[in-house]
Amino acid sequence: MTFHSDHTPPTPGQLRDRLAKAGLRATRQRLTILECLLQLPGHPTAEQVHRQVVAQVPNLSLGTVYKALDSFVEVGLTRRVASAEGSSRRYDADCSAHHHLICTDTQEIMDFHDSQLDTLLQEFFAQRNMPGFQAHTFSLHITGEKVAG
Amino acid sequence: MTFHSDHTPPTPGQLRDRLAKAGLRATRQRLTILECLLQLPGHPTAEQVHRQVVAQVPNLSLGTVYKALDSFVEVGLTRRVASAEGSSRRYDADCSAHHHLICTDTQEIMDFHDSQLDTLLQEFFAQRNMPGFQAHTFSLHITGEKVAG
DNA sequence: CTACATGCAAAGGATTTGCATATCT
DNA sequence: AGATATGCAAATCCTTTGCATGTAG
Repeated sequence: MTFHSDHTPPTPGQLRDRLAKAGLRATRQRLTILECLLQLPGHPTAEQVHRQVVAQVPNLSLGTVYKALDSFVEVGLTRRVASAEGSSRRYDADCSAHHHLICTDTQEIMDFHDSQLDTLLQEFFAQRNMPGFQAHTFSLHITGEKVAG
Repeated sequence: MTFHSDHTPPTPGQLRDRLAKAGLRATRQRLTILECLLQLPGHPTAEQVHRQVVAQVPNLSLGTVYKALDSFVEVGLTRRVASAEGSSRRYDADCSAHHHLICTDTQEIMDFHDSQLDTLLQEFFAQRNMPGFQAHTFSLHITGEKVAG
């Protein structure tokens, strides 16, 4: 069980590769945007990514961040994440199946990986007969509060 | 296990009661908005609720729908629903804990009630030690396709 | 060289806000 | 009567679009 994806910072070359494999041109802007998205905790909005990004490339525009994130989503490098609160879209660089911890106090959304839980769900739905629906992926939204510990 | 909430249409008096119990004034507008929200399938946007509502109260303004939905959410009569796609907020009159079936073909989001699944999750998290987080509600997002059957 | 990405500014859509008026309790 | 909700319009926020210019492949 882990609360976050691993944050081994990818080298510039690895970032370039990920874009190339996805069929996207590796521009300075996209490299920076992808890098920031990977290192930002939680599920940042375009605005939050932009704030991080301008530290490295000062006149990178917010419009470009929107366009880049859209292309990332289109090729499957990034996901749009469901969020009930707040009115901005949120993005997640982690495309592997995972669950979410949603803190009602801080509005934070944290990734949550738990293979035991995955197995439990797979087994449950293998037996559960759901006429009219063929399930294949599960994502659990766990609402609660962060506590000391 | 049920795919939808029951849609027994509440009487005007029941609607009034629900608002009163929630500590909200029962105005004609709110009664209509709540009624429409309950009878609309899926998870409508404020705009969709408004379209339904003006059929009954022609000059009820969209602003009022927003304000009413906000009050409903504040007192727990209604939920804001997480959605990754689209840029409008969606609302759900069903505040009982429930799960969602997301069809990748039609983009539909259907409510899904399953008390066995609820129990399974409660039991799992009662045993699972999650340092730093106090979980209380679970909502499973089940992605898949509608099939004949 | 050529297709595609960027930056900027303007447009568009969704939501919120302010305030005078109307309504519920 | 007094507190609160409504309607309308303006303001604000978030996101998309158009187009001239720059750059990767």
